Amino acid sequence: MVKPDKKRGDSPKRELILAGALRAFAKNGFYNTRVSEIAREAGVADGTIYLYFKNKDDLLISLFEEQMEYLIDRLSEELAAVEGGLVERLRAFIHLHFRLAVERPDLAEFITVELRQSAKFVKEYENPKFADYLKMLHSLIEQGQQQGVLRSDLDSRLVTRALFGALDEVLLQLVLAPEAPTDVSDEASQIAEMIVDGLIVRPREDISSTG
Amino acid sequence: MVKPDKKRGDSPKRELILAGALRAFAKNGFYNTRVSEIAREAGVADGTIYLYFKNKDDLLISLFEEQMEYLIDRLSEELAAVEGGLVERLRAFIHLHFRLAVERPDLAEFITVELRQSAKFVKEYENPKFADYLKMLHSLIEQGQQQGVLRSDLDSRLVTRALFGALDEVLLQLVLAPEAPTDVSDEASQIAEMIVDGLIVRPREDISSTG
DNA sequence: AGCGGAAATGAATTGGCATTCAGGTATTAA
DNA sequence: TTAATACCTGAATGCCAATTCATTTCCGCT
Repeated sequence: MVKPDKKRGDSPKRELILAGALRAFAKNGFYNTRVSEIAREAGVADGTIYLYFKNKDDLLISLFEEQMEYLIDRLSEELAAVEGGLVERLRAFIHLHFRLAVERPDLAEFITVELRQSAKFVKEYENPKFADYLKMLHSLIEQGQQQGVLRSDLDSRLVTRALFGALDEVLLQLVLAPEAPTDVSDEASQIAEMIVDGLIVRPREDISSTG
Repeated sequence: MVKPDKKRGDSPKRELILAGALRAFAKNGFYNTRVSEIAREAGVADGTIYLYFKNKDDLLISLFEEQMEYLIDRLSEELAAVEGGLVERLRAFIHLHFRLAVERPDLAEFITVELRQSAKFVKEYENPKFADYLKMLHSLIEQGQQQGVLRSDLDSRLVTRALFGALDEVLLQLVLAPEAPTDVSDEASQIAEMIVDGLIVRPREDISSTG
């Protein structure tokens, strides 16, 4: 019999717990979620959680890593399929980022909210998966600069951070305001426009490459 | 004798407590700060805090509002002194935003970190002061569009959010990474460049207004 | 149908921490 | 000097969950 390694691998119970935690954390955030609430969501007993995770923190970190990994995989997969130059790939990245909010609202909510919360306090834990995510974006920018299609006079790390911040803040709004039935794809296009071409009105209309 | 209204006004003790809370929250965040730790920072007894604030939540909210108010005042004051068109004012806003990180690191840390934490969970409380802050930025964008110096084909609210997100994320980095002795003014200039002119390299060199 | 080990349970334990309050201390008025 | 008032104190209280663990259930095997 193949016993799925209780700690690392994917036993069905473990997955249930992670799924329950995702829902609970998305709804109320880490600090306002009771372990017993996660247990309820997952359909297991409180004690069961401690068979799979060291404690509540460990559960948060495991969940975060698992979800970031999923995200990174999705993103690099879809990005690999994009035809066109670096600017096109950058646009695609932005669109993919927002598509997430539509496809998996829980995940989007968990990531935007929890990343903010833990930004500082789980800082001992280096958050390598999030770093990987940023690296993807950073390498797009850097390649664009090397190929001469993106300006090289701006620091690529700074640009990466700023861009990530812009995407994340807009995503947060999407996620927290279920009221307005926004056209997500349109919003993504606008953000891409803004980032690529800037806000200023140019005097002559010889602006290149707008799509 | 003028007795300073214990609850609303500014008694010296109240100010001590707020200052202590600012330091404590900046260092460890709301959920990881003990009321007794705030009392220690402020040099008062635990119980004293409850003479001035209803509870820990109330303290957080009061502090947040007071600090946002300070920020808004500073910002609109300095912005009023800026000569030049809307683009210049937008640049100035960005520079002011970052100057904060240098002048009052505690405040910057508190705001970036706490705004994120409370993004969702203090949502019952509508956070009017933060809304005011966004309105300042929004009105800059809108005016620029009306005057025809900023593109009108992008939604001004979306642009505002994205811009705020970019600024905030970069500020967070400044605040959380005291290691690198970054030239803050230079970073501000670069972000302004990016936002105003965009990332793309233009074929002809007839790019206008770069400050 | 019964044994053994693994997995799961959830009530009981425990510790941490916000809040309270009975008793101080400073301040002013007479 | 005393009394009244306003302020402050910090140990004691009580609550609220995270975590534990004695017990039960499950399951594959013989």
